[in-house]
Amino acid sequence: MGRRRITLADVARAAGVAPATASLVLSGRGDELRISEAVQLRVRETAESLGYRPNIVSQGLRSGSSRTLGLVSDTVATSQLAGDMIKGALEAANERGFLLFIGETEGDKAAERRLLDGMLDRQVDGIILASMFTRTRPLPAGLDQAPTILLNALPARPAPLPSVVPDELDAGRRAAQLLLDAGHRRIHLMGAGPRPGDVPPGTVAGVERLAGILEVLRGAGLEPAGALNLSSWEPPDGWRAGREILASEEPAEAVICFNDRLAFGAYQAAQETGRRVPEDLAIVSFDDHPLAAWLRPGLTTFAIPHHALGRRAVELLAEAVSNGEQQREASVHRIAMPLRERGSVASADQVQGRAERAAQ
Amino acid sequence: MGRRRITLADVARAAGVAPATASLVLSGRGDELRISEAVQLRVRETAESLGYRPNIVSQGLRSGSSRTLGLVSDTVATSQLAGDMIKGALEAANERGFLLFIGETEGDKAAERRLLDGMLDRQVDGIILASMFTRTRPLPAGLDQAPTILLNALPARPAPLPSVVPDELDAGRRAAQLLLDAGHRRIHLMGAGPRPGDVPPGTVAGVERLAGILEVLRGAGLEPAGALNLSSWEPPDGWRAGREILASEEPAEAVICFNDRLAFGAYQAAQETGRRVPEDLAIVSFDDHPLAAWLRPGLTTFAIPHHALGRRAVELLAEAVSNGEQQREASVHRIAMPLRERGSVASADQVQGRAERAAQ
DNA sequence: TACGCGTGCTAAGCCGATTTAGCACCCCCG
DNA sequence: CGGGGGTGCTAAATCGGCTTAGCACGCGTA
Repeated sequence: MGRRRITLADVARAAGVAPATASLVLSGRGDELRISEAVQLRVRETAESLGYRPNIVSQGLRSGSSRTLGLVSDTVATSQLAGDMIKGALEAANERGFLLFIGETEGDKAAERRLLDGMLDRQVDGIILASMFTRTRPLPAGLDQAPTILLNALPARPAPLPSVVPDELDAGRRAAQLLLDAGHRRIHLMGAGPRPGDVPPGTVAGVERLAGILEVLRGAGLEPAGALNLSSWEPPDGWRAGREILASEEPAEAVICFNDRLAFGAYQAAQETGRRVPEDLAIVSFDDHPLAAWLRPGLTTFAIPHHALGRRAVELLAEAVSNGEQQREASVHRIAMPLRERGSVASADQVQGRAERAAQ
Repeated sequence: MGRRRITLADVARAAGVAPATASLVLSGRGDELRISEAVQLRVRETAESLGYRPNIVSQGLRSGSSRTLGLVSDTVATSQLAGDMIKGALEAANERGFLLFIGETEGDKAAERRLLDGMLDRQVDGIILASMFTRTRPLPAGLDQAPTILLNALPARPAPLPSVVPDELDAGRRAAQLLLDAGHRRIHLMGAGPRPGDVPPGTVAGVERLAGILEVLRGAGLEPAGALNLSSWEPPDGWRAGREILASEEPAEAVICFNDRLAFGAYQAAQETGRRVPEDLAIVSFDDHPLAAWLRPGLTTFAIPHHALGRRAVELLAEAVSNGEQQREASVHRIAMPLRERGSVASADQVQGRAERAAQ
């Protein structure tokens, strides 16, 4: 619409120089190629007054770079949980002068193919394959056309691609340590365990959370006081499991729930059996689901760092692009999961006090 | 990375023809320009076997079109409420072979300028200016470079741009009609009114909802039984207003809340004063906020059609782009707000029954 | 006078596709 | 044998910017 864009040729003509000269001046190579100060000034002023902006498409045709990245997600952009991931990615891209194509596959292979082709046809400088939930995923073909990074996902089979994922192993360690520090020795697991690899199929997070937990418990000379490897991690599952571990002869006093929805069910079970959180039952969990802040008391949980994940993926990818890296490596970048301390774990003092009261 | 892309020249060379020939064949103009069937077949097979895909950037340089749209939102992409808007836009874009640049401004003018320039520099075919909440917004400069459409927003001052917004006027009408149909004659308004324009400043939706409501009430020979023009539409405001209208000599029996958060407060007020919804107090509202489905009984409300809004904006923009429209008009496209009938309004039968019981 | 050299700028090719004018060839007819 | 006309394809320009080889000019020196 409206007026034609001002091109470099327009600027050159108006300034009375050759297009090549204008290009050199405006790309900062004026001194290097001995363009006089007077001409440089004239070109710059002309460009300014005409409102010249270089056509990136054209630059890209020649240089092979488009200052553009493509983000292909399964369903990330639309879901609240991971919307922050997109936001982090957008921010980081913007800071580096990249623009982001975004596409959603809804898990459909053909849609993924179409999006990927569309992005590659538009000469994106890099591709981000994002997932809503941390998972392993197969890699589509054609990724040799542009640097690629996996966001919240790991390659299903070894591939020379970097990945950015939450540091679930570390979160598992810290969850266990948190309960140990609060004075608990008998720690139940809800969702996975008791042995490494005892997790529902297909979950990446579960494996690592469990590994971290077991590492710390064993380091303290402990085993889980109990563990339920549940195939589904929804509130009703948590409720059932909660009833179970609270009804036994030695009712649970501390539990690590493998996600917040399980914890939500555990809260209900505690409430129904007259237990108070955290006095009678300490709960720590993972995800920082929106509901975690709404529970009474607030749920202490390790958050999935969506924003940081998105940001980091773009940072790494942009760097690879800028360095013109041809060779990628299968590195895994783990992003710390921040602890949201709310009220579902009491401090050691409180636990101590309770033990004393119980002893009276 | 990896292998260089196959170009048209590669195909031409492999097929033993000139690039021009290959181009004609592959763009379907082979017959028109009398390329023999044999050559056409050869070119097509060669392209196929080499996996040739045209470089859209290059096509764009020549044709001026990039098959790309830019969506600039204030904070839409990241927020759950309006994530569906993005999703609808992505879907519609994909169906039409467009890819979407997405950017968020966080309400910052400079960021908006940067994003817009970045998109225009990349030769987007069209621009979508999206807003999280329906509002009027000033227009940045430079929109004459590409067809533009406003999504969930209206231009602050008259401009030759189409807009896509929810049909709040119609929803207002239907909300009033819904209560009339249920047998109510004394209808309270919570949030705006009683006279046209009695709304908190800066709200677009309020004006139209109110106009629609008043139109229907007056058509039935009625005025609102009461109306509170509230400057804030949060749950506490709804709670206070609810206490007020339920405490009067003739307590309210039906209320139209100007949004779901107000309605949420009204529920609380009803509960505390021993009123049942919908038997003692019928409530209808707007937005279909996630909490609307969680209330007991479920809140009957008119949903903001985010998905349809996003889809429609892209449809209109893509059409304008395809038709090469130079001239835009200041049309406003109103998208119907679907009624989510839950349980907060009783049918006329039930209301009738209640009246009879009361008369006994 | 002729040559070398530094200075300041430009011509021209390139990226990958599209498009148009027109070339080369053959056939047919007078 | 020459000209008209159709057929089948291609050369070359174009989009907008980048890049490199090299031109023109003036000055100093032998």
